[in-house]
Amino acid sequence: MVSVSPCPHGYPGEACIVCKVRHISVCAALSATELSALDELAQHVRFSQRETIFLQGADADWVYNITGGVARLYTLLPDGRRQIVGFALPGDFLGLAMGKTHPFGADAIEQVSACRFSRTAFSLLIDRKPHLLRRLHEFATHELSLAQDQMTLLGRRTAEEKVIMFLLGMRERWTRLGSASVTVHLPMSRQDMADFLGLSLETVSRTLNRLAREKVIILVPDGVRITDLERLIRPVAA
Amino acid sequence: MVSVSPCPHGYPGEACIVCKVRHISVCAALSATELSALDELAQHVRFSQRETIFLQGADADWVYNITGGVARLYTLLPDGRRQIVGFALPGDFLGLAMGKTHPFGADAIEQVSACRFSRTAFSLLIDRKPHLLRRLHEFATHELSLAQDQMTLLGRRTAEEKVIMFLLGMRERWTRLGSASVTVHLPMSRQDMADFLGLSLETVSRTLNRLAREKVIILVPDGVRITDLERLIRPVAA
DNA sequence: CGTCGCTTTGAGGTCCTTCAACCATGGTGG
DNA sequence: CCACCATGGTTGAAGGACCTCAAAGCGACG
Repeated sequence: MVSVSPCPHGYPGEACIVCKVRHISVCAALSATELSALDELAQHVRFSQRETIFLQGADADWVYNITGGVARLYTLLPDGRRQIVGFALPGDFLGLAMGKTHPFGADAIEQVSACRFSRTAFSLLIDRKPHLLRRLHEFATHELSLAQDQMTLLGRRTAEEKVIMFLLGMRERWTRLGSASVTVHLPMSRQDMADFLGLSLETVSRTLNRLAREKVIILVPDGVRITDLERLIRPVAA
Repeated sequence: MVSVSPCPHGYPGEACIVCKVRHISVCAALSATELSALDELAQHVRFSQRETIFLQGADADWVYNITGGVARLYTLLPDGRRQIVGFALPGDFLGLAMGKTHPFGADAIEQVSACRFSRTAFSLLIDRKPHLLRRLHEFATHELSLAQDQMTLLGRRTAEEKVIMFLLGMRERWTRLGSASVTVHLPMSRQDMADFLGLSLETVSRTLNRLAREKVIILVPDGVRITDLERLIRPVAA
């Protein structure tokens, strides 16, 4: 069950100030005084593993700032086919479109912490803070650019290229979050990767194991270690 | 060669007012007085068939408002594989990200008319007009939503579903532009459709001809006539 | 220690691609 | 005027990359 607390850190009115993802999230657009105003609107919530954050098509009562954990964002076809349109990491914002309903569903892969705001209240805040809107727009165009890259991957890359680019993409995202390491944290299942890459889970598994057999990576629980970055990059090199 | 004229309609300072796509483009956010200010910044340009509008990775000196014709937006892989990330129709805006370089290339399929603005000047205008930024943001999130739909199509749809959804999608876009008709205008080549749908041109051709043989559509020059909308929708129905 | 969820691995099949030839159209110049 | 060629579209045959179906392996957990 989702747990809600208005003041997660125990410092009333200062939660945003001490937030670990503040400078990489949309909130970075705000000054210290604006932040404490934002605190008034914020609710800190947690979702346990596999819990639904919101369903595709549901009313978008809240918008979310992910502060911890990884969520999957996906669309479902009526016959059950699924496309994961993205993985949300700490710092990511859910609800960029500020629309009445969610165009995709989201659920927690690991335990997820998030800061949530009433959509209507946040929308009003945006109208008063153009620099926040500009920041939101930057996030949206960044997402659009990623989506277009993913379209190229889905439409024109081979299975091996897809898997490799996924590994490199996740590596880069974790690196930018400061948790640089040779081990790439991958909390999602093979099925999740497959639904992100437009493959079957068996093809993902086979490809990862082939790369491991060729000593380019090592499979570890919840991730991979990249042992030969050169050879990993080669098949997808610019 | 691209032809430039500051005043395409012959009414100095009023080009925007009489613009046919004004109320559907980003400009709809502006008042009449703001529009005449925009005229100062605007240059009307034309691109002939097959002409490049800008290259992937090139400096984004200009942003564009498409006023007529159809352009293809695409990314290229080093080995020549191409993914068309979208078709730009009248009313569409190119340069939403306002970034220093274009993340994708664009060229004219038919003769294209466009209104262009210096990126830096337009960026400054945005800073002074929050409602224009909001409009830009709406365009960006709409594009993002389309891109995510396209990811689902590319990753999880069959060839037949891809082609049908393409036809229905183009039909809807033309309808929204007011040129409703049973004939869907498709100025792009089979290769363009294939690179948009993640298929080979032969598969696109075969699928279209099978639909024609089954009397669901009729192939006409530069488009199709939909003769049995019910049966066309059935395979992709929600 | 048995069960459950996820992953791995194998065998066989299929949807789509590739390669290739042919066809339609339209512009060009002898 | 029409052979000629260029461009884009259609159609066929064969092959392959990936999928589906199936079974077995492997922790984790009660």
